[in-house]
Amino acid sequence: MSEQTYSISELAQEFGVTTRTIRFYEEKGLISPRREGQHRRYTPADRVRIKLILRGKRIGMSLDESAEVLGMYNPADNAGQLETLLGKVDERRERLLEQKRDIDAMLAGLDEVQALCRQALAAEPEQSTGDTP
Amino acid sequence: MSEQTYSISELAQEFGVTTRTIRFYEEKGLISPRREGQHRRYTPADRVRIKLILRGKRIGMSLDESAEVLGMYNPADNAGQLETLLGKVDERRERLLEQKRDIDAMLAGLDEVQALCRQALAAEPEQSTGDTP
DNA sequence: CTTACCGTTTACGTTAACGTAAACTTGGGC
DNA sequence: GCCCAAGTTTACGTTAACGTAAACGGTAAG
Repeated sequence: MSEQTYSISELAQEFGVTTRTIRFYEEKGLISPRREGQHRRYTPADRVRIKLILRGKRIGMSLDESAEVLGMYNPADNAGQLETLLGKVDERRERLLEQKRDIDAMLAGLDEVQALCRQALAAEPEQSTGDTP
Repeated sequence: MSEQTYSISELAQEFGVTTRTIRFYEEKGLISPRREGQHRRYTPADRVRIKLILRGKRIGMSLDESAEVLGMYNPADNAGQLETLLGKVDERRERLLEQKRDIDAMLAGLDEVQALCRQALAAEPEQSTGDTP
């Protein structure tokens, strides 16, 4: 009984996207749900692929890039070229680590801003709330 | 003698973008170099802003978002609403942390792919390189 | 003076990632 | 039988972030 499936609107709701978005990903070849009559039916594996795509989006990946990452999980896609695949994995990892460094740099910047901000608030508590008559 | 400045093509080269890109950022109000005659001249501060914009790009920020972040560093922009600013800083920090979690999840996935990959390579060393005559 | 090069403005073109609208089908409820 | 909700296809529209091309200005070199 491992046959849990989802409708398009169920997944759309769960992930906070429109059905159009999900169909668009299919057009681009990122997912291939089976058809039950005319309707699409999504397996848990399809669901995971969507999750990965959206995760990619949040960190600025294009759909083409997400497609490449999805391909890494697909044994059929890379029959033979395991070396090539390992190379791609390493490249992607490098980019992800670079992004982490960028994020850390940004966070450090925000810390500074915050500190200056608090400092300013402490030095100038001149609210015009009429608290001191 | 703190008057180091840059031409547009110098910065373009340094950052690996086109001059068009830099002018575009100016159109959008993200930078405001002064003019020397008709030519643009960029201060170190301008340079930093560009650096921040490109850093934002690498982690998927839109130019509008980058503009907001740049605004956080600008004391003129937020005269008075320090509270509001602190709120924005917190929001942005949250998003950055979420992105870090996304990246870590992706990295974990890549680790798995890599492990399966090495495993497959070890189990099936059938290269047709004719190494074993 | 002409050529070369760097920079400028203006404007139209392009791509990705959907949004939006129209027209059609289908299974279930009353 | 009729209608509604959910789904489908097809197609045109939209926005962001530049690319690309044309036409022009200044100046340094030959």
